[in-house]
Amino acid sequence: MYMSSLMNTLFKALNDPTRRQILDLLRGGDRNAGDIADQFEMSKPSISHHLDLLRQAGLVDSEKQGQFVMYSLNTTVLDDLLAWLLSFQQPETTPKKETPESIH
Amino acid sequence: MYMSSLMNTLFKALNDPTRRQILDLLRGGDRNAGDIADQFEMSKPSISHHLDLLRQAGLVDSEKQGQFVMYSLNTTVLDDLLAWLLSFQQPETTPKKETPESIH
DNA sequence: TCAATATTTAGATGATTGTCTAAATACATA
DNA sequence: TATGTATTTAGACAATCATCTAAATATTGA
Repeated sequence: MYMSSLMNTLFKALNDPTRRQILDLLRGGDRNAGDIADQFEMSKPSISHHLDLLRQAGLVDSEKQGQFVMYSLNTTVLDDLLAWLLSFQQPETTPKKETPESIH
Repeated sequence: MYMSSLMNTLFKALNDPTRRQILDLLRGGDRNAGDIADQFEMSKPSISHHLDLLRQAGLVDSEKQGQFVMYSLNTTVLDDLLAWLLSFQQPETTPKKETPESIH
């Protein structure tokens, strides 16, 4: 059984400290690309690339405002990751659900 | 500001469909390395490498039982990921999210 | 001790990734 | 239109990654 392509893209996007820092930064409010890049000791094209990957994963939205591009956090896709994660918190040792008889 | 090394290792370990499938497989119960490898169309050394990365991330425990090595799921490290994830559900800029106490 | 089995380690290879500089594109305004 | 600013695209490069085969290590049982 395959994992969904969404989870692949999502984990890929999250598997980078700079990209996770960008997400953390955007929690404080929307920012344009230049402002985001200024927070990192990294070239603007590199940050632009990271923003593109985050956008592809659906973790951020981008909207052109004049000559600026505004980026905003979109946490809806994280719900899938959250659901996947929560399913591990209640481990099932058998592939079938617990029946009243199996609980002692 | 650095992201924790734990999160780095954790996201790295989860950023592979085979490794996530191994975790899903182990939810059904402990399995030795050979049994795990048999579930994939991939060489045993490759699976062994994946298991090593999962173990380094703390996502699985391994115990030698005779000539076999038994692997088991360890979801405690996922708590950190869960906390990180949940913090996005309640944006920190607006602490006005409803709490159980605030609902009347 | 010898042979079979289970697993890991070593080393190689092709693919992917993160980063850079230079160039291109888009927009605002004088 | 011309110039400056904001952002992305293109192309290159080194590092990392996933995978493989072959060899090494460890254990069991005859």
